[in-house]
Amino acid sequence: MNIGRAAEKTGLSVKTIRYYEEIGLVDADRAENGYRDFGDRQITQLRMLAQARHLGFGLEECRELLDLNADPDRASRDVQALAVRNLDAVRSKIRQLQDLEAELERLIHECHGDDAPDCAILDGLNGSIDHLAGRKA
Amino acid sequence: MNIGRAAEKTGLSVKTIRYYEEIGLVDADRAENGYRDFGDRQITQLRMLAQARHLGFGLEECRELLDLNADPDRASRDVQALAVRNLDAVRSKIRQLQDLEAELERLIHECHGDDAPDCAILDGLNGSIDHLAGRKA
DNA sequence: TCTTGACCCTCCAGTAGGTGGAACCTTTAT
DNA sequence: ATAAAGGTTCCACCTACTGGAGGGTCAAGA
Repeated sequence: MNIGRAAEKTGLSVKTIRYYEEIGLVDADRAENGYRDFGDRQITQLRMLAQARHLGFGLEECRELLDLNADPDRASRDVQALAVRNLDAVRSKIRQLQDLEAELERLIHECHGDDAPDCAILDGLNGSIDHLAGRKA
Repeated sequence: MNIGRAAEKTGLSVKTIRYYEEIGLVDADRAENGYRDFGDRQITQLRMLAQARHLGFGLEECRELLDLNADPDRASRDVQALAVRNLDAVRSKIRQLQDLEAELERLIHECHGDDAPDCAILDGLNGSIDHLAGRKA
C-alpha cells in the first residue's frame, strides 16, 4: 500500500514515515514507479512505533522494542526493563516540572499584576542563584 | 570580565553564553585582544537568563523578560501574564506526562517480566490505536 | 487526448537550545 | 622558551520531525 494509506492506517504523518524509513526503523518495498509499498508487517511496525512514541519512548528505544517484538526468543523481562527505564525518565521529568510549577506559582502569587513596574517575578529572576552550587559572591 | 569568569558567576556554560550573544540575548563588549568583556549589566542579564531558563521560560520569553526588566515603565501585569503563560504550559506538560506515567505503570504491571517471551507491553504496543480519531479498520 | 488535481519522489533547510570539536590566537606561569 | 589554560571562529551534531521547492505519476472528467 502507498505511503498515504499507510499514514492513514497508522496515524503517523507521511513525512514521519519517510523519516522512519530513512533512519532504518522500518523498511519499505518499492513499486515499479518508485513509490514506497508497505505490507502488513510494516504497517504493524509503524503502528507499534506510533504507540511507543505516544508512550514517550525515544526512537532508539523504539528500535529496541521492534527488535524485541521481532525476536520470538525474547524475555519479557527485557521489555519490562526498557519500559521501566522510560517510566523512570517520565517520573523524573514530572518531578522537575512540578518544582517549576511550585516556584512559578509562588512568584505569580507574589506579583501584584497591576500597572506599576514593581514585580516580584522580576525580583525573583534578578535575585539569588542559590540553586547553583558553591557561590562565593 | 572574561567569558570564563562570567560563566562562573552566572552558572551558564561558556558555550551557552556565546550562543546567547550570537542570538542577541546579551551584548558583550570586546577587549583589544578580541576577547569578550562582560560588565555588571551583562552579568545581571545572564544571571536572569539562567534563572528564567531554570524556570522553564523559552528563549524568546526570556528576551521579553529582559526587555520588561529593562523598561522602567513596564506594568507588572505584563510580566505576570508571561509567567502565567509559562505556568500553563508547564501544567499541560505535567498532565501529559502523568497520563504516560499511568499507562506505562499499567503495562509494566501486567507484564510478567520473566524469561518467557509473552509480554503485555508488546501486546499493548501492537494493540489498538483507539486514541487516534476516526478509525475504520 | 488533454488537463487537472491528488498523489508520490528526492533533497535542502529549519526548528530549540544548545554541545563538541577542530584549528588557531593570547595570556600567564615556570 | 615553552606549555597550560584561557580565548576566538566556524562547522557539525543532537531529537524528532516539519515545510517547501521542484519534479514525476496516476486516475478521472471534458
